[in-house]
Amino acid sequence: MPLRLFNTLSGQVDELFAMDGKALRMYACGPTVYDYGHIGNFRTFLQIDILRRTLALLSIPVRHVMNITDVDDKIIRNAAAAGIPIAQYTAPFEQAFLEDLETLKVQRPEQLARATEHIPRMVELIQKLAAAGAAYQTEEGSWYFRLAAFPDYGKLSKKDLSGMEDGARVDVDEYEKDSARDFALWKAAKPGETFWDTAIGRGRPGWHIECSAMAMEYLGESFDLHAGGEDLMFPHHENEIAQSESVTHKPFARHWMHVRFLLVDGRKMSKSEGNFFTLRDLLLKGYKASAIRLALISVPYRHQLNFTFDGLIEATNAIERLRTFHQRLVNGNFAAGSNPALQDAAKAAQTGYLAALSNDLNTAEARAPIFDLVRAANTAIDQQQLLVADRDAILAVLASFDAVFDVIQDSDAEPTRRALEWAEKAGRLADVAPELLSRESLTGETIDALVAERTLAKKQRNFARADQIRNELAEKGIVIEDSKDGVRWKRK
RNA sequence: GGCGCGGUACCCAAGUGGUAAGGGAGAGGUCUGCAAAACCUUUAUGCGUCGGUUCGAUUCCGACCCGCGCCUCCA
Repeated sequence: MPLRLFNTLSGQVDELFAMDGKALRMYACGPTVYDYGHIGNFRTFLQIDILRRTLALLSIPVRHVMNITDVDDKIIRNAAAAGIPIAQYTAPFEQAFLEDLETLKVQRPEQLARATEHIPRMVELIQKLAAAGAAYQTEEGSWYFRLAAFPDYGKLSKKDLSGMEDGARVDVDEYEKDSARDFALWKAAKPGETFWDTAIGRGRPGWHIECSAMAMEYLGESFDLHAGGEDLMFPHHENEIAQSESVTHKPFARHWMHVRFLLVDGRKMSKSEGNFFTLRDLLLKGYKASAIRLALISVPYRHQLNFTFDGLIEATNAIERLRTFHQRLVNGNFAAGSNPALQDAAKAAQTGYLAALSNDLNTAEARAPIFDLVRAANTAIDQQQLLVADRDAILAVLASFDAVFDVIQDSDAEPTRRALEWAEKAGRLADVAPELLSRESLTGETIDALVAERTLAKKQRNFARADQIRNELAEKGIVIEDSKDGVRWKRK
């Protein structure tokens, strides 16, 4: 089944395919590692992960490159303030970022590319631009892209800049430029700043040139898909196109995907608004990694997602239902045979699920048939009409659901444990929710012992004691469920 | 001001020219020692407002109201 994906460049939903018939070559703009990643960052990376996984599910091989911006003005400023080299400053944040991806089960791209490891490629590109007359150097040594040299500028973001007057807007850069809209390719080092000594002078790369150089390095002059957050569309991606196509005279990327920003409580997330959350903030508040993942992927990427704590709780509960159902299938005893009605239900779910994902990654629509199947199967189990072959068919559907959503397999304990460890080291223990601490304070063995004691009490019909134990555990976030197949407990 | 997106039940949210998926939450019921889980029933004659096109619009067109984003290297 082909994947249809909205293409910012064409302004419509186009089929996404590998133009050379081999692996689909995609480049996704990664983080600037100057701080811990926030949930807005992760919504973007998560949605790109949905794309990756959907492609895999559709048997479309992918070669995915993501940059790590480990040099920029903020990094230089912060490292200088801390009195350490920039690499020493960025390393922990890069590590934290990769760890956070793991927490959210975002698959690693085939290739990570650090800006600082590709300076020669950027210099080369700037030289080519200069040779083509599209770049110029100012007196203090910075290099700029000459916007006038690229008439197509604005084709991605559909902006018509021709009417814009030079100087109409005061630019943040202090360097003098030919035209206000010209953007930096290379920034000359100011006294005391980190710099690279290169053929085009001493300085550091501009942000945009990094992506052009690295994308071309790993994917070629022309590749299939370029993705990133909506804010990158202009000017970042527009600039990438200008730089790249001015040199190659080929389309840089054919397909462009932009993930919309999330809102928090209806407002754009920002530190000054007080609605700013890193992934780690949420883990310390006691929310599970899987719930955060589901909350951030359930609204399709082209829509604004309003992030709320209610939404997180909703996601938690939805996952719980799926996991309970999954366990029921795995642990239950079913008679041999196959029930045609359920076989059909499983097929319908699979078809509906794939169709929704293939249709511009409609994750919201994709969930529905899965839950339809859950209800049908639960009903059948209650009526003892679910047979072994049905169980297998349904498990297969759940597996393909999890191949993209990845929330049923429970691995929430590890990220939470890691976050608590980090909080201790980082002096953030004060931010840990008390409920989380009490929930984590009980070991599995302790709980097992209490559960066993309760089961015994029940056998002796000492219900007062049994309920007492259940209540005590409940207060600490441990839920006990009796079932035909025995007692099970879980951390809420 | 320019560009763009959205307003669907208590909340989140999909969707189509023919009369509204799914999730969460709530209520009642079945089951249970009691719970939990699961299942059943239930919660929009209604899809921002007002017009228009149409046999028929939530879905197309227009106007208006409201919210949001981008236009400052913030994903």
